[in-house]
Amino acid sequence: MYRTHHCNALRVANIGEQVKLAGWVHSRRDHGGVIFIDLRDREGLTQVVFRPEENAEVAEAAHHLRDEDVIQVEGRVAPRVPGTENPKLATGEVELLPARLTILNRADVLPFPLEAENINEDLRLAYRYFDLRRPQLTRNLRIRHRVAKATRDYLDAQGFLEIETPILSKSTPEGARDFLVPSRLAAGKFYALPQAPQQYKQLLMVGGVEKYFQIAKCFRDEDLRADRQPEFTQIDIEASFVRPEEIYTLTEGMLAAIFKAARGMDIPTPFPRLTYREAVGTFGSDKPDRRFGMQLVDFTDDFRASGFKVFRGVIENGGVVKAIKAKGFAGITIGQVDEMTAIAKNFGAKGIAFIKIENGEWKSPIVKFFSEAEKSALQSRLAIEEGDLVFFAADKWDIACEVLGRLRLRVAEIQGLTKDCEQLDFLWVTDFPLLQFDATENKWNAVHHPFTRPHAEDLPLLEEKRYGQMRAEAYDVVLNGVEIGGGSIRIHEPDLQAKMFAVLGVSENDQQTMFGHLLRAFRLGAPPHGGIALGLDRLVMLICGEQSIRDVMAFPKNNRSQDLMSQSPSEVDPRQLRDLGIKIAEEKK
RNA sequence: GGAGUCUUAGCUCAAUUGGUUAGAGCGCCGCCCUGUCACGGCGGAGGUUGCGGGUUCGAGCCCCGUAGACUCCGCCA
Repeated sequence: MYRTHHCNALRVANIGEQVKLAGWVHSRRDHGGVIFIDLRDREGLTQVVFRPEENAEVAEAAHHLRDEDVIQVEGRVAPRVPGTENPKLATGEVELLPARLTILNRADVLPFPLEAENINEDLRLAYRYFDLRRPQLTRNLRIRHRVAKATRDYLDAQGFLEIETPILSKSTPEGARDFLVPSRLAAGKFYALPQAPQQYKQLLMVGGVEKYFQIAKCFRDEDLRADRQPEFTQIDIEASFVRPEEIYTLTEGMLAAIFKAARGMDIPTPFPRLTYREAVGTFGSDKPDRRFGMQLVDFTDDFRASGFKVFRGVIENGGVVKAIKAKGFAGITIGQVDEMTAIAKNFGAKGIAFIKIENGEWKSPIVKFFSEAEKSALQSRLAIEEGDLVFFAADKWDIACEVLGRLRLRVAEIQGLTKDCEQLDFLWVTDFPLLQFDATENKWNAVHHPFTRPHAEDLPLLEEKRYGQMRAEAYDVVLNGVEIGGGSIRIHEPDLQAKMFAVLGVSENDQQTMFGHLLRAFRLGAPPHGGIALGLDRLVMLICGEQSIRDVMAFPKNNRSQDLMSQSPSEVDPRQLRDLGIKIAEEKK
């Protein structure tokens, strides 16, 4: 037996006991005579004291210990010398006086200090197995485990079955780019890794499973972000004979169980709800961060007959005039104005208008065009005060909203409005648009996915080809401005599904080739069904207070989808390629 | 595909306007040190300033190119 206790176990009550500990040399303080070692395992630290007068041989060996050596010590638990107790350690009142020291393994010079912050991430990723020893990452993995366990326990109690679906599956044209896996037995053909178990879980509903869940790995071959990895994990849920209300209640209960288990917190349920129109119109985002105000206020009616031609012209062309008030932001720097203008242009606006309120005066090149009525509308509805700054966007509704929504987030970031904010703001965003027109592809795309059910009352719009006005029975759950999950009620009728495919530009022939199994399944008695998928990585990231999902994954990949530790992806043996019937094309020069 | 920021010792960073031999802390090596917990003291090693080119009497610093990292846009049903 390597150890009788872990390194966070010994207390005053253990004084006098003979114990064995094993772990890593966390730090050493060598006084020439007496030597102190903090011994670490995943549970904590225990001070080990080597004294030459007690055991000269062991003390001599201890002189040669280095950080991160793996050792085993056996000896007596003793009280610390009065006055030298360490209140920072749970084990700080006692220490171990070893009679034996066994070096289980030596550590080389370390690639980076475990204690330090701000280590280059590529270095950390290259030595991930080492980086994982940092208490913060150990804690994150532990929280992740608790989240997964709470999820399983909760869904099990609700009667859901955990069912695995294939990783080798079929490529489909919709959605993200697939990772492809070549087939050896069917040379020239490919499997695809699942972007989500979407079709399988719907087919499980056709199979009469009724309540399914899976903590599922998903794969998407797209460019990465701090909160996106090529492979990630979803809490995937589907149920039959459900309405959105039942999905909301289930999800709220699950998140409550998760936060209770992982953080010991009670979160208030049910969550507030906003429609997509309300969320975008008020916060400029379909995943609004409501922990601070700065809401979008609509002044379209106030400027409909304005003497300011820019605003009036936009409104006459069906656009809107909206504004946000950035409290106390009149001291904006030239550089910040440039940045705000760049944001506005990046999201489709021609520019940005703003008013600074300084020394009781409204400072802006456009304010001279405003009537007294217009000024008073602004004054009262924005509650403008000295030192404030007002941003305007005059454009089509969606552009005006998005521009102000982005400025709102940037201003909040600059002003540190959510820094050290402990608040957890959950909400549902409902009634998403079903379809969105893509001008570059010149076709309609599904906002959620092609299996999403249109609102029953919007079905006539399908026949009228007024696709842009159709609402979906789709919903997202948002926490602090981050989309942590989304789902929908699905189409279960073959005819409606075929119609949707047609609108999305999937030909009759392609429908049969790519989705024939689904359409056939729907002809054999498919129950009404729907579900939701939550991004486990993002959820754990928020629970852990991390800025990147890489910090809550054991072995994440970098921005270019490479594993810097194992150096994957890598070239393969030509024989492997020959077996697969694959030739690498000459690189284009 | 695009934009921005960054790249100097093992790690984190500094280096005035382009100017002497590129520094500091931590780590590493050696010596000393018997109650520390960020132990302390003395000494030492460690650098092609990412790479390539250019401007200049002179480049870590300016210019061009290139590679890489991160953040964002596009993309992510």
